Amino acid sequence: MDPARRRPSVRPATGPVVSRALQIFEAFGPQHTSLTLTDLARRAGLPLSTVHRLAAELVAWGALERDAAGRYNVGLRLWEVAALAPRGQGLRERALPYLEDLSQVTQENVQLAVREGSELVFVERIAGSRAVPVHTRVGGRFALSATGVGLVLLAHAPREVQQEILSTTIERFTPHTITDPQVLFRMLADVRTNGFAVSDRQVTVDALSVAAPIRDRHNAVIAAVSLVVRYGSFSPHALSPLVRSSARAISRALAASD
Amino acid sequence: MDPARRRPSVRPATGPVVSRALQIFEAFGPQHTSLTLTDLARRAGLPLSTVHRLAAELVAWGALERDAAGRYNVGLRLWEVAALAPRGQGLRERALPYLEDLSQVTQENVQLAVREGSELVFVERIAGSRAVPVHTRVGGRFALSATGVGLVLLAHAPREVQQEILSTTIERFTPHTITDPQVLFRMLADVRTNGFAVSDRQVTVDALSVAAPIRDRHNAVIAAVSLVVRYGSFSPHALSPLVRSSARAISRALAASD
DNA sequence: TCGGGTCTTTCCGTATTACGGAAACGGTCG
DNA sequence: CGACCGTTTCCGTAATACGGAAAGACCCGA
Repeated sequence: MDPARRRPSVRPATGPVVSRALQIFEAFGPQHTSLTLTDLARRAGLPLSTVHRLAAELVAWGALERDAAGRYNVGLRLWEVAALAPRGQGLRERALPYLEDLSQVTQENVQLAVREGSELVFVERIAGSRAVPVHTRVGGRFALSATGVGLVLLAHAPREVQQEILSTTIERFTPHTITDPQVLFRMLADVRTNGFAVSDRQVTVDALSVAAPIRDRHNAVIAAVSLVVRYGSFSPHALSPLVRSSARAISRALAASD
Repeated sequence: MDPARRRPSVRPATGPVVSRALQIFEAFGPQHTSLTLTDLARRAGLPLSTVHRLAAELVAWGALERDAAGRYNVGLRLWEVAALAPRGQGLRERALPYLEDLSQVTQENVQLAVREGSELVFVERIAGSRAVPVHTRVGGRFALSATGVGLVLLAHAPREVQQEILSTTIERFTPHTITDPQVLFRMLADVRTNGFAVSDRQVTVDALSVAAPIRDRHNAVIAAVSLVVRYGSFSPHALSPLVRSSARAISRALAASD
């Protein structure tokens, strides 16, 4: 009746509902595990009432949880289904015994990673008792171009991914980081022929890592293991047989377990 | 034009889109980590074309992945965000060192679990080298009424949850499983006063477990740890101080790490 | 106690996005 | 080659999602 009260058509919209719901997941991050509704909306780039509505559905199912203060957290139910991810928990569980052996024998840092697009995701990390501190987090991402595991994964990645990375400016972490695409390209070829990769102080000036590929039953590279040691404590040549044989053991275990 | 060709209104629909997408997640399970589109639809109880459409969106984001054969799997991206779940990976990571100590010292099975509704979810499990085989899976569910961790979680659960479980038929696993609500109710009171729970051959005839509560900074019970040993190898009284002190250490660690 | 600020929840008229049967497509096996 | 089983595409209809605005909660500091 009152034309001024008439709501004016309301309808920018943006895309499929599911994608908006997934944007909500993206709002969470290592530094942001607990968010207010307002933060959630801001970080997801969605209107407040939209997030309010969608988040309520996610909470009802258990994909999100609200704590005593009403803040939103990633829910246990989501964690449960994620535990079924073959490249996540699945891989982690099957590889773990071998990673532990590696850790026991060397007392150094052990890492397990897979490629996701043009980055890597750490699937497991065992911190050696008296090892160089490494700042990796399980579930965390990192560039493919610098670490041992990254070089292995990149060396066996599809052409497009290599191209993409070689044609963009390569991030530098230390003076030793290789940033020349030419040099990196040749290094990838070496990784393929040698069956292992060495990252010599490319991430931090005091660490060196040696990594080897893990393959599935069709011989495709699906993951990589590495040992990360203090620079100078071990030579790459001393470590590579160890890492390679562990990688092969894991590959075999994966092929065996259906 | 041709009335016979006119599509007949098509529109049962069922509910919010997001909930349908979440039903797709529910289709996955320990025995079903890799599913065809048809299986996915059948197990989710949704029409094929609906699942096809929604799954495509989930794949695009990375919540699901398709393998070489086109089968659907839980995606790494989902696992990444799930790694931010405070009651999942968050708890697991902080508790792990203490669980490992427990494992090292006893060489027995160690379990960490939280309550989700009227069941428990295992957040971590360390298999002792020469310990009784236990069939628990990280991310797996179990009844609250039988295990050590379950009794602890149930003893400190809200009234409604206790009522619900005590009023339903309690599942029996062995001749020693307590199924009498009266007895169980008294046992829960003991658990609260003693600060630990004992499950004496209630799940399998050869195993006994002793569990203690993990508390948050407000003293609320949020998880439980347990040692699972072969029946007869240890007395509960020998184990309870160990388990309780570990539980307290974990509680303290949680309170400290903001 | 009050006023201002911030965050959360509810409301509701509109139309965009989702729906899903059916038919075409594709691969595999005997 | 034909039958079978799973996947993908199509598209007319309408149910579900949209989101600005206003009302509620809550928390401080004065």
